[in-house]
Amino acid sequence: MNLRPDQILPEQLRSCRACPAARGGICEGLGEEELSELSRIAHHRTIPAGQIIFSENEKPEFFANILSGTVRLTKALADGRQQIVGILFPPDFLGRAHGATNACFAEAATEVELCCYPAEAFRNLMQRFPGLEHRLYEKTLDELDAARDWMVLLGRKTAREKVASFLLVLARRARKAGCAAHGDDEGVTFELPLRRVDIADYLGLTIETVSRQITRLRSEGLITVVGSGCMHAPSLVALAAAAGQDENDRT
Amino acid sequence: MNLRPDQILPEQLRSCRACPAARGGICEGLGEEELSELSRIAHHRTIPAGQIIFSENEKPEFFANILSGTVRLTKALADGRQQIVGILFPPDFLGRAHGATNACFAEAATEVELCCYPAEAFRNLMQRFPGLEHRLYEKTLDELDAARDWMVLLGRKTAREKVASFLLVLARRARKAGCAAHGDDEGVTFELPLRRVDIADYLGLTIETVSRQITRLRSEGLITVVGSGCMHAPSLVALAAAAGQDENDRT
DNA sequence: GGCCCGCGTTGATCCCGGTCAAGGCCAGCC
DNA sequence: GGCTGGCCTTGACCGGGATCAACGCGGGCC
Repeated sequence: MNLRPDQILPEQLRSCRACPAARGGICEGLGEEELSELSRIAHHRTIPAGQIIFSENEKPEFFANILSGTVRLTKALADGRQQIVGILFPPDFLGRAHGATNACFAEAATEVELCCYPAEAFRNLMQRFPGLEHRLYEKTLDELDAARDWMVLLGRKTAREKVASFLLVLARRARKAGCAAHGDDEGVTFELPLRRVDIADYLGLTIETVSRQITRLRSEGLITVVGSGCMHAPSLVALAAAAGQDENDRT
Repeated sequence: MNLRPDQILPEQLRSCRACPAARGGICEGLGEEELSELSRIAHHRTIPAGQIIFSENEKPEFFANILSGTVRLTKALADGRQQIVGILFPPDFLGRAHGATNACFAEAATEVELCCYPAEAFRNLMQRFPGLEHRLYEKTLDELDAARDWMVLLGRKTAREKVASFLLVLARRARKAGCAAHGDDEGVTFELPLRRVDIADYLGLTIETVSRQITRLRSEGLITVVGSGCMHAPSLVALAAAAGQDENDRT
């Protein structure tokens, strides 16, 4: 663990019902008893960008809901080659709720705010409350789907399709968060929470290729750069076409 | 569904305790009541090689334990490019236990024997028996780990490393099944349950490249071809080195 | 201001793996 | 036997993305 003591904040005060993780997170749909027991063992933590949250093959000390920020899950080969195997946003759950060790590294891609549960106590609660384990199971199935979609991207898509797919994921996320009507195909503005290195490690490319493909998509009018770390996609349909997706694919 | 009526066998007679899925499968560790309820809704099916077991975006009709044979899970892009996103062996569980639709295609890579549970009835049992859902959750976490390991392979490994990694997985499986002492690094003989096309789709390569790399590994003495669809690896350590794995990686 | 450093872009070149094509091997069938 | 079709292998060539290198830009720091 790489957390300094001053990053551990006192017991949270605001209600769990008002928490960002209550919509779509594991706390959603829990009863009063489950929720109060959970909140009793929870504490908040803020982790600066770039810091390791936990390491592979390490015994997990805690699990957490992500309240804000972006977490990258990575795996590495012996010689240093690296692959990002998952990106987590609020209200995703962080950690492997069963098993002796963590399966990968978790790093803060931006500054991250967590709602942490000590591992031991959390597992006890899971045993007592099947509803809690059920929620986690559902989230894990979604993660598995996402991982398998990404396998298609890594194994079969071209560099241009990979970059377009990645931007599309961010754009769709931003559109959903913006909760407008968006019946037709209007544009979306979204943040880039990852630097070029991370995008490359996520897509199985080099930073140079990522840069070139972004330039290319820009010259094709599929995206425009609004500012540092911010982009605009005029048409998600056009972007999806460039991403090589079949039409019913909501990745 | 592509199953002809004559493939549906009458209620199984042999005991669940003697079933191949009882070791490592979801039935392991269940109580008498759970097991008898499960067996009451179960029926066996045999599916010929090459046949589709279920399709993507389809409402699941049943879930199943794999009793024998090999199942491939695939996803495809609109233009026909294909990626195998998972390989299932006995005693793996087949199907997405929650959610409205299947996430990918499931096809019999060899002849496959299944122990099937009607979807509706199985979900009811899951709700009543948290222990059952717990087992499924653990298996899903393992699948997620495997998928993420494969993401590293697809995104960051060379063709030679990919093929060596694939053979290594098969060799380790065979060694574990052979349950010898295997303290040191003796050789392993194993079956190839997939044809070149499937291996290529699993590794994100073409059949030509797969063929060339197998020839290369053979000329390097890392494997020898025993017969049609059967190979021998004299040293798993050497094979693991060619696969580019770090030493504590048990993929 | 001047300097440095991290990050991103762009250009030139190389090479791994894809593509296209031919041929071998074997089982099944007439 | 001869033919066919599926599967695999091998060869020749090509191109997409990696590699190596230079440069631009902006922020932090003195």
